[in-house]
Amino acid sequence: MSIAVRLPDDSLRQLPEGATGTDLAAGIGPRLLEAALAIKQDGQLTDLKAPLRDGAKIEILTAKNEDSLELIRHSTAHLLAHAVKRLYPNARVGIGPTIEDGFYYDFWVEKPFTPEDLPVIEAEMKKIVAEGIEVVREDLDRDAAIARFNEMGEPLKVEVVSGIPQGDRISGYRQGDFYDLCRGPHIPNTNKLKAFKLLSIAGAYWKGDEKNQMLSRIYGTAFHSQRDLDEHLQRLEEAKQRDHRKLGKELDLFSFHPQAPASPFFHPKGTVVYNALVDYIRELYNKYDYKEVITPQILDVSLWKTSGHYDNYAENMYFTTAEEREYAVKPMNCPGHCVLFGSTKHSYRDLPLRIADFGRLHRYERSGVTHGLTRVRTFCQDDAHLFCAPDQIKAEMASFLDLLKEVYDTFAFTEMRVALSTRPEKRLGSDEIWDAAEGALAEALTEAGVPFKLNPGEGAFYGPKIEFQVLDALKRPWQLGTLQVDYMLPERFDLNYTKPDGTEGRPVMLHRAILGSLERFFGILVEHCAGAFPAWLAPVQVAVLPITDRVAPFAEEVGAKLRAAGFRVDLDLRNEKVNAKIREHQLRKVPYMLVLGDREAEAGSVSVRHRTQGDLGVQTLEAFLASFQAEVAERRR
RNA sequence: GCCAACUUAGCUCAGCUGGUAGAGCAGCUGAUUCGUAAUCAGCAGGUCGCAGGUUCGAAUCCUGUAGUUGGCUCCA
Repeated sequence: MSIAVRLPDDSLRQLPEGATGTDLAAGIGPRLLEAALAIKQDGQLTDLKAPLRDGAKIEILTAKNEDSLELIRHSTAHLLAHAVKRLYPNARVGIGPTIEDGFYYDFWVEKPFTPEDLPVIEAEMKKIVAEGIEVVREDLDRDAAIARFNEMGEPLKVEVVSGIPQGDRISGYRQGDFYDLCRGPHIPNTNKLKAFKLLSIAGAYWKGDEKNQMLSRIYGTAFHSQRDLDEHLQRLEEAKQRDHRKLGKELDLFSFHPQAPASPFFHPKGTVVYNALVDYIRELYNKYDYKEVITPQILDVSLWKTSGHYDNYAENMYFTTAEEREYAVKPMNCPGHCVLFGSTKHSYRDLPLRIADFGRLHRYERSGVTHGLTRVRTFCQDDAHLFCAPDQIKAEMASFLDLLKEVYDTFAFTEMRVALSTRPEKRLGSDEIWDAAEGALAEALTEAGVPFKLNPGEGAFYGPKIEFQVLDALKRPWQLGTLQVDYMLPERFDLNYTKPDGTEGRPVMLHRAILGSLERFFGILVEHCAGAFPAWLAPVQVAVLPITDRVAPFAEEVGAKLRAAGFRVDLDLRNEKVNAKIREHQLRKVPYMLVLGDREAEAGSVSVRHRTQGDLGVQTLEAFLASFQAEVAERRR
């Protein structure tokens, strides 16, 4: 008996029955056999050593295939566990999945691992690779697996297997003296693992539940080649160089102090950027017909009880008391806006009413979760609430999309990912209302030609939401914008508007933000542009650098003219060589430097140097002013 | 909040197994007036996060505490 399988080039190959991927690869050629990592049978990933099915379409995976990278990482996770078990026989293994960019493995150990342990473990892993141990699949039925893991003293594995229905078979893999529960597939031999690195250690709750015990997790990554690994490590290094916390300090943008944990102090330079962001959004609010308001910081608890925050959000709120009356510092603007909306009578002609607010918010965050500017305890959002009639949702969504695209384009966030989260199990409102809301959002996205992903059941209980993600210069995703449909707050605050027929209607509220938190956006932007802000945002836009004291008066004149034209100027009159001045302003990423010597003073011209383009030559001050003015006015990237 | 690590001059960092603090840059002073990424010299600057403890003696060891960092849980 023999079987036939079809290769990707559509050719048929006859093999004896029971033949495996290894046999197939060997039959084709020794180099393929050497490179083969796994096979795909009719699109399904399996071990190289799995028996081939008659008539199946077979693809042999090598390092060239995308899918095989995950395979490598998964097998490296096993390799890690194998090494740990050799070095620390008392360690109990948890789970070891692949993640984006690598893998991790959790261990239950008496004493958590330390960074010094990593090189030792890594060396042991390399030893196991050098030993070239075969990786073989050994399936067991559930009860046998429980017995085996009990015998091995692996309670966590027993727990995992116990979750599998009785009678099912579980798959496992053995490499030498190490056996692990695993769905597979895996590479055929440990010697296929050539490039890996252990990166860090962290505590992690068993099954991600903080009520469970804390395990010691080791993170690592693996690639097909040392070159790919090096490249990845270099990307990590690049990310470190761009870290907004590092750049924030170096560029004198902001700082943090123990007196106000997780709450940024923006320095003059950072404040310039921050305000420029707000000014920009404000300008668009005019264009898109929003009304900006300023609302109180501290409001009576009764308001938060009405809004539902008191019951659902209290652990993130700050409270305060005065004259025996209890207040809360606002964590969100929406209840205040509801107060505003409800304070006067509204006609359908008033809708949509777009209320914007840059109010400062305070949210208590648990101490371990804060991070630089991206997760803070006080921030403000480019927040607005659109009060509209139910049939206006779609149009509002469409207009918001335009606004959003305009903004992201300005900041050179060229890639956007959109997700629509729909009704969850537990929700407010009738199915008809949800149908209409979800439909309106989806339609608006479709009509705008915006592709989106559906997250069924992920919506808020008060309405569906859309989340907008951008990719930064290092291709890292960040969620910035959001639009949430809310039926609950108008209900809770009993908001009404008079419809054309004279009856009262309930408005819908759309919560929306473009940049999200300004603090967070600031941090992301710093990393996105590596601290080199576009000219319109740069804290110092032009540095004026006289070469000698003789031209100081001329430099002051140039500086004054630039300032009069509305620019942020650093007039550098220090007794330093031009080279030193240039170097310093270059390191501070100042977009333009004007080098002024006797020649310029004589001719009334300026010698322009751009931070990336270098020496642009001499021009008249007027010419420079005009072109620079245009660059700033257009908010060129 | 949980696990782990870190905290030395304004910044970046040295300081081996405990013997009482050091560099570069920044700052200040002086000299130099020098055309596209660092001019030279001098001076000054720290109760080694904070509070206890061990010790003849602590930046170094122990305990507690604060902040930060990497994760977990949570989240803009």
